[in-house]
Amino acid sequence: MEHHRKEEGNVLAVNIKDVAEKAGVSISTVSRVLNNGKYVKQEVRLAVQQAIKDLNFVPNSIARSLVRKKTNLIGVIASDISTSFFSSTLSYIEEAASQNRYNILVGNIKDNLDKELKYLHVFKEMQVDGIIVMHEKMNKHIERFLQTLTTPTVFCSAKPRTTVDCPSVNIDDMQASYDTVKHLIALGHRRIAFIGGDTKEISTGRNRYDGYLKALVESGISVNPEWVRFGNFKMKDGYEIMQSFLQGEYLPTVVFAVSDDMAVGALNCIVDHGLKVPDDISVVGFDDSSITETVRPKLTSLHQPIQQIGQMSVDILIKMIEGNSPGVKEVVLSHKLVERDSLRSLL
Amino acid sequence: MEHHRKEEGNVLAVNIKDVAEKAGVSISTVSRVLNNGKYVKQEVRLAVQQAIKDLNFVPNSIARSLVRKKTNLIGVIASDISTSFFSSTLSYIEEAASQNRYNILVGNIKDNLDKELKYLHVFKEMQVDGIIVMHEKMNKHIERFLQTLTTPTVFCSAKPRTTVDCPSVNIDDMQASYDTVKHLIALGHRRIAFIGGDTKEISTGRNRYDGYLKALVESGISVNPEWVRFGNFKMKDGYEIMQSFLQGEYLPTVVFAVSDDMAVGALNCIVDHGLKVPDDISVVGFDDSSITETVRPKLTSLHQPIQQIGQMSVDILIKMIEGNSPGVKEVVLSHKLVERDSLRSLL
DNA sequence: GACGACTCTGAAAACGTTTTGATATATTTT
DNA sequence: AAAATATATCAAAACGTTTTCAGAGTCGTC
Repeated sequence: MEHHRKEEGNVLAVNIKDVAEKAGVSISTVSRVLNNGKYVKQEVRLAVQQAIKDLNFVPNSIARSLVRKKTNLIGVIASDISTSFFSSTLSYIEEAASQNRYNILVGNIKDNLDKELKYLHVFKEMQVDGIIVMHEKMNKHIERFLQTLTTPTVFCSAKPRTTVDCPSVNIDDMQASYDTVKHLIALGHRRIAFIGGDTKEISTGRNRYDGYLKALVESGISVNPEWVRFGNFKMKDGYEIMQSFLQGEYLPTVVFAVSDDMAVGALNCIVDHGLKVPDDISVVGFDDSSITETVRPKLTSLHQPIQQIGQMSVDILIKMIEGNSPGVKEVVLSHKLVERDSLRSLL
Repeated sequence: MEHHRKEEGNVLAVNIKDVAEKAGVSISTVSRVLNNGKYVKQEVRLAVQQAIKDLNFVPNSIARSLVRKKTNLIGVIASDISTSFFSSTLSYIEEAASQNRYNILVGNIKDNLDKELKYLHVFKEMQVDGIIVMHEKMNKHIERFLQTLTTPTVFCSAKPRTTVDCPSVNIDDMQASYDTVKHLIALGHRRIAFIGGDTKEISTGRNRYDGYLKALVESGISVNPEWVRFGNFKMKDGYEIMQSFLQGEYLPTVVFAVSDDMAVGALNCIVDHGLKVPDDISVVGFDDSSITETVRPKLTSLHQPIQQIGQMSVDILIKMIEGNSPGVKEVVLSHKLVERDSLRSLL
């Protein structure tokens, strides 16, 4: 009855002390070989490595984090990871993080601000080294939280309120929207319907709408309020809004939606009503996500460089974490229109 | 020059000791109010809570995890989260976990076994309370790792090798495949092409293929090897395989693909070649993921209850973690065919 | 053969919690 | 009013690492 080793349940955890004993050295020495430190005799190093192998020892990174004050964890707030845009972005974020030996904690908030706040709290308690926010809506609580938070935070494909001081990675949404509408006009379109996003709480929604307005006004085309509706970036929204357009007195010649999902909703709605895309009505989307190629006709869409956006967000965040550098305030990446089959020229 | 508080960089971390001092009590007492323990005078409790608020104190869950030996972390291995099936499943897993106060660490391995092994190691080092694996390919290393791992693990929409003893949550893939092919036969189809998945390393691929074979054999239909191809569950695979079918001497009347993505690839290929679905060729998918509704004609597909699968995986895992119960070995959920517009009857 | 400069090692102090005794006071039961 | 119990508190140990410090050995140089 000698051995009362620390076994809890069935799990007998082997720790650095066990390795030290087995190898006949102190735990400091084991720690040194674990971290590839200098000043360990080759012979001793080998012995320790053997002991580690024999005992199947895996260091406890919780303990390590505690003393090092570094968890190598990045918390990510996403609005809805089941969506193609966010799941792609998330996958690029994960890739970049993993290459830098960081791991990812996901908070999928489904537009629920309470859940967002809850996750921000959890991230803080878990001592994550950094946070990436892919969501823009905010309330007082979240704003205050972010203001007092010292954990490095970057906004990815979203912009913080001016009262919150975090770098962000984006495209120039207003310019992108402006450019595509200008292009539509250049193709001879005048009846240009717009399916936007939330303009009050989401800068992305606001800016894309502004770009649309600016392009029309600049070209002397009057804005028909019947042809402007706002949804929540989902396919269903696009479908329903398109339905209302189809019931109007005049039909637009093209519909510009500020997300691919909404554009596809609109496209399907048109097709389901027996009309042809792009012969009867053209459709243009935004994001250039993978859905553009799964639909027929393939969707013309404004390309966001989401791989770059994801990777850049991580790079900046890590620089803030490791470099203590003030870093950039704002990164604006370039966009372009990718032409496929859902847009035709009227000329 | 009195105050040499522990500030590192700019961050001055406030800990339980600071709260204790401010409230004029010991840290044990603070800990008790933190955990809602008994034996704290109401008056003291309020004072402590006030101190917590004043100092904006957030407990360090790393330290807590260390002593409690509980991280409330679940590690998830996913093959590819940018895919609609996995991103949906992941989102249901996240939801269930979050409701039970667990947080999720994602490892997106993109079919890279080295990355999978790396993540399994990381999960172990991070002392996650449990692991969910949504991937089936394995090599010796992973197999050995899982065999010696004491962390509760469940396979979600995947089955472990018999040499690895973990519960799994699935549908009956063979029966599901059998049922749908039988249904096709009942609709008068005889020329039934099959786009399968990996049959050697993936039980899901094997079983769905077996179901196809069994249904044909049982109905006295001979298997035409020209009409059987295997892909990797991606849209592109479905497209390319369909292309080879279209170049054959005879055309099948229906194509059954074992993932929605491959089915959509096939469907698009058919449409791109100027044929009509389902008039010329019918298409049936597998998973009933959201893509079934984004495509025209809408895709008929074998429904997997992925919400249930995700939730059940988490439930079982948590039961293993908290209950120490042996728990179930295997959960088989029910499937059904969801009829949409891509399949027609020949009768 | 003394001095410094490396190399190697281990004891002990941290990191921020929870938990376990121990002790003291209040309340109830006998 | 003594005994038993319940309430309230704190000091100290524990969790598994890294890191600091001090000491011991080895080497080359003057």
